[in-house]
Amino acid sequence: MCGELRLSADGEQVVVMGWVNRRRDHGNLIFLDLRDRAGIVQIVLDKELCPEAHAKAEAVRPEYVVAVQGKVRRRDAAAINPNMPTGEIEIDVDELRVLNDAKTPPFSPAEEAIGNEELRLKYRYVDLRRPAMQENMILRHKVALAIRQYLSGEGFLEIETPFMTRSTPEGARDYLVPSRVHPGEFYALPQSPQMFKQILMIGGLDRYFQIARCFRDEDLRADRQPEFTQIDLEMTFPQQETVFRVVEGFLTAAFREAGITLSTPFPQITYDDAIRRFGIDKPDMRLPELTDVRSEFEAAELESLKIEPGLPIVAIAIPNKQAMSNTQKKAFIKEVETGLGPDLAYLDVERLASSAQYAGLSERIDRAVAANCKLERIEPEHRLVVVSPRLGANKSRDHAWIYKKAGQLRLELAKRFREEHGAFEKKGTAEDYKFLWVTDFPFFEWDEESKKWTFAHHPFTSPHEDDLQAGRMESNPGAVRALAYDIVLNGIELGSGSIRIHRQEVQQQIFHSLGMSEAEAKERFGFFLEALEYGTPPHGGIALGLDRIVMILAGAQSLREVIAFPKTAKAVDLMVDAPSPATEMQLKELHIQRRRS
RNA sequence: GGGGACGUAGCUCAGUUGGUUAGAGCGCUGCCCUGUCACGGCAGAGGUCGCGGGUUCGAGCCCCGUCGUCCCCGCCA
Repeated sequence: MCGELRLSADGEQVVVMGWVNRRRDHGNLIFLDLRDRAGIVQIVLDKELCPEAHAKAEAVRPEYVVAVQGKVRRRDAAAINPNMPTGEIEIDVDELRVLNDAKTPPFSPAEEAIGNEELRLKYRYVDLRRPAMQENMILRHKVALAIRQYLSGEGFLEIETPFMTRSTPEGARDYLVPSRVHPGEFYALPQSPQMFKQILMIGGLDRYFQIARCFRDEDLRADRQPEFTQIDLEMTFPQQETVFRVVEGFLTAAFREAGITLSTPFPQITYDDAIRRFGIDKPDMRLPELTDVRSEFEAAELESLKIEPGLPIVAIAIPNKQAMSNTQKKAFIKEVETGLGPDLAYLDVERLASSAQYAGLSERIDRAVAANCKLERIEPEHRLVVVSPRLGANKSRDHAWIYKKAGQLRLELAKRFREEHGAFEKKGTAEDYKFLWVTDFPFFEWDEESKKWTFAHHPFTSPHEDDLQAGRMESNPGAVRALAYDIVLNGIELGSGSIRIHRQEVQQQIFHSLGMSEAEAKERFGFFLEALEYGTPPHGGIALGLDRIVMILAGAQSLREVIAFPKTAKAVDLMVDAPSPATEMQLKELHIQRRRS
């Protein structure tokens, strides 16, 4: 390969093939940079030494595909290019063959900075020639391979599950596939292989995994594509910790491929603690946590500062944040308060510190935050944002609400002051990757729209045995914890899993407590409830987003950088121009009539 | 479904208060050049200012609509 040649090949006769990256024409001497997946090598065409090849090279343009026969030669000391891996050698050409010419591409793969993503997606084959894209594809391959090898080594079997399956009403919107044979009926593409992998456990296949494509017809984001790839796995007889060790194992193997040595086990936090300490269920551990400084306030201080005494007062530390001018600060406070809404206020610690009345309070706040966030030095007068509930705030505002608001603000501030706090800067070590297990998610979620309790995870997740025993399903659904867990990396949810329900009567009870009748449950999940009756082992598993893992490892800002053929924010493939209308013929066969709209 | 940013040469972008012939860099084409590696020099071609409508004596610029790309909220069990 072009990019692999080194000084060790000096004197060897070689044939290399690739794309012309750049051409430098000096008249009687032409240099071609030849590019393939492995890199770039310089070809020399001297009119005196090889007039035929030189003549052909005069017509060669960037992105032509050429084959070159010649001799690898050590460059003169003055001609060595230290910026290239192949910079110590070049190839003296005996014969040059143009295998194919090329139109001038809309953008050059040789350029580092490429702006227009629309063009990149339309001409993806040109974009994929760029070394940056090729590195991402290679990284993705290595990561997937390492995970396969690890899981296989741990006794997991890779088993495929159907793409054409049954629609279930819960969860994300399904992509539907019309059936020709059954008029008016549809398959659905899987949102995940959830029920199939559980059936595999019931089928005695012990340990299953799959690098599985999943489909969700929901609106896109930078980290969400309508089709994406999950590392899906399930095992029998697991504790939560068993699943954690497997995931930590394959992630360690995957990160090793990117030159990162992770240390395991990853830290754990319960959902409740995550909300209290970070105001979010997927905390970014690169940033300091929230500090409830309510206990530092005396009653008189609360009163004179017009603070609601029954609620938390939350301080957000921003290390290394620089002081702002008065004008800047004024605008800043106004902006923050607008975001906080009418029930919360910005408490200016800097002002408190400069008044005799509150100097003591501000010192106590500083100390509390420094201790809580384990910050060595804190000069908090201009480095803290404190959110306090206004006296007479809406009665429905609870602790969790304030933590969540503060959590949002914590992330906004982190983005805004990213240069100053430096927590997002990559060092190229394991320090850049802060993994976290979040456990004990609530089992139910209150749905404001339908005024009903609904699944927080999915309906096959097992509740905590204690909560079941205590009868909380009926008495206090909001307090029931699930044996569900998420794995979080740098504030991004990488994956989610649970220990499943394996007893039919528990499954029935769950459906019942969700207000689902027996008939309804049977209609929706009948085959699955039946399977549970035929000797179901305890089982559990997890699924992780492969695209997201590779995105983070590649340092990319969007999944599109690590997917060969991604879709736009409107779910369009610009290269093949999909989706596209079906012909009348196709529709007729599928028993579909277009609605006039 | 909602909010925001962007759309001018093949590409990246500039274009003042609405004013006469819309510019730059890169790329492209031709010529010159034997040590370049983002080669260099000279010359040249290249525009439905996303699209439609409106205001105006006059619109790249103002207004309305629309399409596309990106980001965010909703949504994503």
